[in-house]
Amino acid sequence: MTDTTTAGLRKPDSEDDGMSPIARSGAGGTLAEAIRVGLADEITSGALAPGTEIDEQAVAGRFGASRTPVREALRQLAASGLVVIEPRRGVRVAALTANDLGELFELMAETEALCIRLATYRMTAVERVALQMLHRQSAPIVGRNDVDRYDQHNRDFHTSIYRGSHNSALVDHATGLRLRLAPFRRAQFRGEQRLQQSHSEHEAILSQVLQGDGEAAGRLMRAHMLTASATLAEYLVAPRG
Amino acid sequence: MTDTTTAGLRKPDSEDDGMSPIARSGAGGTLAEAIRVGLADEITSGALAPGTEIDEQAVAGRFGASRTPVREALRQLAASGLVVIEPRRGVRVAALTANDLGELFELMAETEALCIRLATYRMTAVERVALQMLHRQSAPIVGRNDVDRYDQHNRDFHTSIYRGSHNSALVDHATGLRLRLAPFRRAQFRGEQRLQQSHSEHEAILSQVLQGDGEAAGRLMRAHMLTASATLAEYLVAPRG
DNA sequence: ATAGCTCATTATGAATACAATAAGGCGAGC
DNA sequence: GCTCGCCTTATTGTATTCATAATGAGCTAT
Repeated sequence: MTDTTTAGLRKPDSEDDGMSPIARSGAGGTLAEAIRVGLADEITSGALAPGTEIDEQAVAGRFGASRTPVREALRQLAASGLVVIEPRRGVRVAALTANDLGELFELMAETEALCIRLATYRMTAVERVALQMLHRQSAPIVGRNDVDRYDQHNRDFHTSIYRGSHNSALVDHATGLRLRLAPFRRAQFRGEQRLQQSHSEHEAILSQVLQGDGEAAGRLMRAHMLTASATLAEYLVAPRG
Repeated sequence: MTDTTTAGLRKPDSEDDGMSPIARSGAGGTLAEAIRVGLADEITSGALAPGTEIDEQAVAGRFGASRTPVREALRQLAASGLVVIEPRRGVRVAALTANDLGELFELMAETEALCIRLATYRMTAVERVALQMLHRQSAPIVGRNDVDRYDQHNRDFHTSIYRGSHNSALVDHATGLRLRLAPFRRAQFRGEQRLQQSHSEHEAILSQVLQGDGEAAGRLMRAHMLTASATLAEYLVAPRG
């Protein structure tokens, strides 16, 4: 954590070397947006661990900007729940209690259940096929026990289901929840058989989707998410949870 | 809308007359927070109609503050969906399309269904009784056809159910959704028999809760919310929805 | 020696100043 | 007469400066 050069964007005191000043690469085009994305990455990736204090000036220096856009970025991150702001006391990466985590995982499970239920009834034929293919492509990943690749695949799978609900408000809600929980899912597939188990559960869910039973798919999805969270909880005993 | 003195806080160019400088009365204690609350009120109450452009400087003047806290407030409002920010183009009160509204109402309905389902299994005896009493107290309001009072009661009823889920993440989510939809619910109880119908639906939901059938309560709640949104939609034909 | 108070320091909250972009108007050319 | 382009202007984005509150250290008194 001492080496926080990870997201150095504009190097301070260096003339523009022709590279696009990140604002473009960031997102909409504003510095604040770019900083928000950068900080969110650092938090979700674990580079900034939960509970870490965030110094506005330090962040500003790191990103080669002033405090103003940094503050805006931090407020937005607070709104999404990734950081916590105590007025006049500073900002820190959200450190959730075990209870908070449980509540969030429950909401996540119910939300995903809702997504798959709606998706069962609303996905187009193309979407259905795409989801099947996505699932099939993960088989060799499971075989190789490639955790990183499977993690990426898992994200894609669930995201496809969000989209399948054909409700963008729901997609945003589910995506936001996933982002918020990201810092706490680092050990998600650590267990020996977790990849295999996750894959099987996906298969069962997919099966119900193809049979058109959204309720059953929802129940399976809820169980799938709660299983994952329970497995995860085993690795969260030590922290000040 | 020309008379926007509604939320005048610090009158500009008037020496502090001993009154607490609103920062205290606002919320946490910062000006930005107070402005956020003030603007949110104006938006949800309809004083600032959907689609209205918001000028940072004008808001700053109105609240007797500088642009800095106003910008922070606006960013937070954007995060909650009440306003939309187009970089370099300005801020305007969120103007949702009919499709957006439909998606939000669906999410709201499903969220409320989830709340009542969980609440059915988790409310304490005290909470159960309180909810019953709250419902009973609304009977005379319905009798008098007192729309404003019933609106307040309705909020309390639903909020109590959120809390009954005993999941604060879910409470926040549901509350946020309700806030976001508030600007579009102004004509909610305009129909002749709407109060009576709403009351009956509440009664049916409560009945299932007391019988311990969370699933049934959830189905009724979903229908209740969708009925309300459908009724509401009748009044949203004219606007640029 | 310890507890409480005061003062200095530092970081956040807010205001002001500066820069850059987008929009609108005016003029010129086709 | 219409359209395209430049220029002006106003508003947003960013930086800098100022104010204020919280924190910690050091001192004093009990």
